[in-house]
Amino acid sequence: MDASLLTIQPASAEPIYRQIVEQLRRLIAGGQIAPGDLLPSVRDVAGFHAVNPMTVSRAYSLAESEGLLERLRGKGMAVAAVKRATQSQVQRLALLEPQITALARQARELELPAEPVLRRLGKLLEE
Amino acid sequence: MDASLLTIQPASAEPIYRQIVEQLRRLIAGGQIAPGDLLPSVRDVAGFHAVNPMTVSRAYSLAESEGLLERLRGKGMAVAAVKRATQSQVQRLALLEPQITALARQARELELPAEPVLRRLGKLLEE
Amino acid sequence: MDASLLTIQPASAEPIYRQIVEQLRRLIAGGQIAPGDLLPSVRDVAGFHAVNPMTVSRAYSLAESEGLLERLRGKGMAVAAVKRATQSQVQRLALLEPQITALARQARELELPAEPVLRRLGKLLEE
Amino acid sequence: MDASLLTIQPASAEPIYRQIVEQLRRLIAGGQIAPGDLLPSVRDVAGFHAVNPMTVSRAYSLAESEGLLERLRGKGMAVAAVKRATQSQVQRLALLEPQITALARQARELELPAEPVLRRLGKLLEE
DNA sequence: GTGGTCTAGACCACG
DNA sequence: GTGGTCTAGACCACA
Repeated sequence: MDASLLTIQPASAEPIYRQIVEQLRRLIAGGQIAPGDLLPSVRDVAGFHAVNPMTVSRAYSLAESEGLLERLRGKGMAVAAVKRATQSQVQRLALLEPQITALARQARELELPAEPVLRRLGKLLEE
Repeated sequence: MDASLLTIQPASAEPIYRQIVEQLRRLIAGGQIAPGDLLPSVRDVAGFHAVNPMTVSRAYSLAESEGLLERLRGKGMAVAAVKRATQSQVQRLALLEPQITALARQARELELPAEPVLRRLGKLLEE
Repeated sequence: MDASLLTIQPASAEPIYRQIVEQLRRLIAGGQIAPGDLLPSVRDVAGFHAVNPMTVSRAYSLAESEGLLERLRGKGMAVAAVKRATQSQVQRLALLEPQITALARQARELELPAEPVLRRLGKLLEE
Repeated sequence: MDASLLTIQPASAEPIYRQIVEQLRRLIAGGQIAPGDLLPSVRDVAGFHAVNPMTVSRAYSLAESEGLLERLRGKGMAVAAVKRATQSQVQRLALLEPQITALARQARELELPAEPVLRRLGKLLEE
């Protein structure tokens, strides 16, 4: 796996370390990185994205404590083998539930009909 | 207008005062509250949702400094009259663009096909 | 940059947090603090001027939302880089226009001739 | 004296009642309204400037408690006779001292030279 | 170390 | 009645 697989938006309100953890969670759930795959080193990620190494380290540690990653002494961090194989579609959809619910609520506050929202999202999903 | 129009989620990562501002922005853009409408008082909102009055006050002040609201001295806060009429559907959809984009990106990271995501969102939108 | 650059008058009718914001606006426009300069920390300013840290924090937040300052995560607040270079003399004079107009109106209400007012102001400006 | 002699800016940060009191102070000090002159009624001022009568009433009461005005039962408020004759130029200039000082400080924060500030003020004073 | 958020409560300003 | 300001202090998030 390569440092360029991660997307980091320093200007976002979401803290950087959480951007990393959440992306790892989804990349693993979606199977784009598989159990045993070695992650890029803290230094590589920090250098590539111009963020503080401590921030990356913190993200990795958090992911490790969640069981997403495991530390291979002397080699680095890898995707955890146990219990973290690709999940079913239903499970993966469930991970998006909070975001979908929030979007629906906001569309209602805007008095937007369903159709244009679905059309826009559909378009982005097909790219 | 009634304090129950606002929805507050104390457990959310988004700070309460910003939840309020963002909701106001959408309720105004969607036309659910119209220019001149008086908002519920700081104390009412704070009491109803069991948050500190200063938190609500902060949201109102911020919304005022953005031009969403205006202060009627001695009467309270009202939806600003200038240039804040209900917006077109296109404009309102644009306000959702960041959330839609984020959702699409996350679905892609989860390797989810478009169909189940759209179906789930469509279902919530029709409620 | 040092906490002593700011002047705070606790007895003034103008709220402290706004005194700070307005001073920052002028110090930036006048070039006394330049884009990228790190401001003194909230705690430093609060300690130095014996005000509550939240009051200073509020000023900084407001200045940030106006685009005067930007947050460097973990480092503090800095003068915003974008479009905030020192302004021309004409632009800076325009920032004083409301105060000058008010002074002229008050002098006229007092039926004061121009000369003594100008003399007094001139004297203070040359110190 | 006529209600139109007062200038009221509802949008200003300065509270309306104080705008009124301060103007009265200056109009009296400058001799534009003389001891014994009858002021317009609260209702007239409130109607003419579209402000709350209570606000005008409060301003009048405050001015009375300061000795600027006196209440003539059945006739209304009048400029107080005692000790409130037109003041000397030096005394009137002293009333402007705080505003002049503030203006000078702000010009310094803006790094403005004396000349353009004095020129602008002079121009407004001669109108 | 930095700033952010929230609370509880006091007191003021305004109408 | 309305909102505004400030304090004191707790706790969190981030780097």
